[in-house]
Amino acid sequence: MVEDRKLAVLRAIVEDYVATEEPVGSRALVERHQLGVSPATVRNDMAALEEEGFIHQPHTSAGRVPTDKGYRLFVDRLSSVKPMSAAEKRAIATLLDSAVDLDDVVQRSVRLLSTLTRQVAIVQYPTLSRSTVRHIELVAITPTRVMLILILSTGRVEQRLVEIPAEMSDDQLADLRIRLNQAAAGERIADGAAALSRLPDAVPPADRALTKCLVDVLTDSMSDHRSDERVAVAGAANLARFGDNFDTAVRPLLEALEEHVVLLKLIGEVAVGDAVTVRIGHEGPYSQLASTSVVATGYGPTDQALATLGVVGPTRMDYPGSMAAVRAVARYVSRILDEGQQ
Amino acid sequence: MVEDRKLAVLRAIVEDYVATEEPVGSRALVERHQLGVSPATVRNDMAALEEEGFIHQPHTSAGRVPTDKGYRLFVDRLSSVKPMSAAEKRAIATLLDSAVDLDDVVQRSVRLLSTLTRQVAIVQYPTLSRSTVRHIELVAITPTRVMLILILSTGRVEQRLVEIPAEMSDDQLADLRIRLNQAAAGERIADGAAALSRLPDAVPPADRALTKCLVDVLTDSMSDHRSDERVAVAGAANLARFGDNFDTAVRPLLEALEEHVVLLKLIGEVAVGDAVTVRIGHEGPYSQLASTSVVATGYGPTDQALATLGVVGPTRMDYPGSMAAVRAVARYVSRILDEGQQ
DNA sequence: TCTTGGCACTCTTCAACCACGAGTGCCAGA
DNA sequence: TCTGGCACTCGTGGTTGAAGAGTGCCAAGA
Repeated sequence: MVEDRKLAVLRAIVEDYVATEEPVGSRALVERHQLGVSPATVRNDMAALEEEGFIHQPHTSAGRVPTDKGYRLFVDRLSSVKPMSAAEKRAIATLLDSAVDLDDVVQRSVRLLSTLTRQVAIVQYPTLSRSTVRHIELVAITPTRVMLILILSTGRVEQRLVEIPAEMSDDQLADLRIRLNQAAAGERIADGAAALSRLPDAVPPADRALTKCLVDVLTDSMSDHRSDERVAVAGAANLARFGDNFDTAVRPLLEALEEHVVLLKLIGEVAVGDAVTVRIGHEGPYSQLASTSVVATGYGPTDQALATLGVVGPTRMDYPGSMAAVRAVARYVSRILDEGQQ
Repeated sequence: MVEDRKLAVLRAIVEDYVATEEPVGSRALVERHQLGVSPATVRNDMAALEEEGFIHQPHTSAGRVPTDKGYRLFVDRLSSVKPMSAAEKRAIATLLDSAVDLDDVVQRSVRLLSTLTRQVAIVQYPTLSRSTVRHIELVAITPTRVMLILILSTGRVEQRLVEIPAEMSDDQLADLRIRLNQAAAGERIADGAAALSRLPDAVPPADRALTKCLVDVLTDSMSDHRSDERVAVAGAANLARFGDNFDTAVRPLLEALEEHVVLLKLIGEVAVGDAVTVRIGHEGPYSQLASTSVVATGYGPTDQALATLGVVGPTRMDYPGSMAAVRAVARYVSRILDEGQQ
């Protein structure tokens, strides 16, 4: 009974604080929520909640503000993921379905996510590691210059311009193209790279130098983690709504947004599987981001989370709404990747 | 004489204000610069400069602040582009030379520019319009799915996955590849697209539907202005140094950074040729960006400016330094594009 | 004619102060 | 266990006054 009401009070505090950005007092609380008790009773509950560390008082004569621990309880036990409206679902579907390629999917997703949640959205490009090699293409640009194109199962395309030591005939090129594809096509990135690196030994000695030159670049671009580290970011303008504490909250986040590696760690360690997960305030390792929360999830074709996406915002954020948006976008993107993989 | 000193005073005001961010008074001015006259004299000059609209007084008992007109005079007549140090030049060269592809060049440039100037940097991806078609590649992914790859002279690669209405043999594919390249390779984008659109009439009727399907996607991706509108942005964290007036200066700029189309107009209309140009404050069409300046230039292979790059910052910025950095980066990127085009 | 020192004046900034009100904690009574 | 009442705390907002920065102007000097 009493326990239940205390939780109801906590939920009401979180909801009101998220909506108003102001410490919420006992009177305002009973006025806005049907708690069925008097402010004095609520005050007693508040005192208990404060004792337990779920809420906190900025100063004696102010209302209460949820602590990180309070938000944690709220997301874990007091809220459910808000279902998206049919209109929103349709909007997501039509916007993402009209993407022309993988980059476009990622770009659209990140913009979509930021407008849906009105937060900063982050989408990691699908990683190479689990994807397979679909095709390797060689195009002679000049007799001593070859464009290498690596097409992956996720739809990702890597290109490199290679300077080769000697001229190469079209026949040589075609022959090499076949060899490369026989070795690597269909393989996972890592296996493909291994197979390719054995290739120079299997070609006629005359072609060996050339082959080696191209294979080196290929394996390099396959093992290159640069592309693992790519992320798209959108909605930085929403930081403007952070309101106060520019220095303590906005600046560190703006700096983090520039450092894609940091961002990746940030959303990567939050989202482990394909469930939407939340990291609140100081729960993360970055002390400078103590007043921000992360809502993230893995996404990818069925049963393999290729990458993560999510939003970053003030601890005072609409968790149910953000979680719903993140989940919905992740599902749609996963479905698109699924289709592309058939 | 007197005119000269007045200009010296203006220059001193601009320099001090840029350095300190505070209205500069007559005493501080004579202390920090060797003007050889007394504060009273400087005051007279200031009064004249204010009369002419070059400086302005926030309130009676404050120092002077340059107006946009004052900055304009400063960049046009009172400053020269600071030469880059040898170390900086080396840093630019080594960083950009180690880029692996066009995207990488752009990414590196924009980061470099933002760290050099400590401003928000913007680099437009080279536009398609002036570039020529280098090669068109077709790759069968499944019997009814073809990956179309369009390689341009700038090193840009566009890819599209196409669903075709009927199965296609390898021979058909090879044949079509040759036809496509005969029609478009070496042509400018626009001419190539025109030639391609005539192609379906020239193939055997049996192949016509298929050809049309692929040609449509190709011409679409060639005329698609999406890729013209791509820009890379970096250094948003530098906005933190804007200091005061978050709402009037930082927020509109943050919003503009999200709208790539706006950004492109912003730097596009500043930079007309390959000279570094400056737009100061309200000189531009965006009233919301009245307190920001843009330093931009065109870049590209010799004699053809393909795209623009530049920095955006507060009107109170280090113009000589920014102009030097913009010019230096533009030159290096142009050189790299030049080499890639041989 | 230009420059300079002096002086009165204006206006912002900062700190101190005070009244107000929001919100609390606690207690006695239902 | 809940509730109304009451004293208490403390931040907020407005006012006031002193300090300081900077100016404009004027008369005298070069």
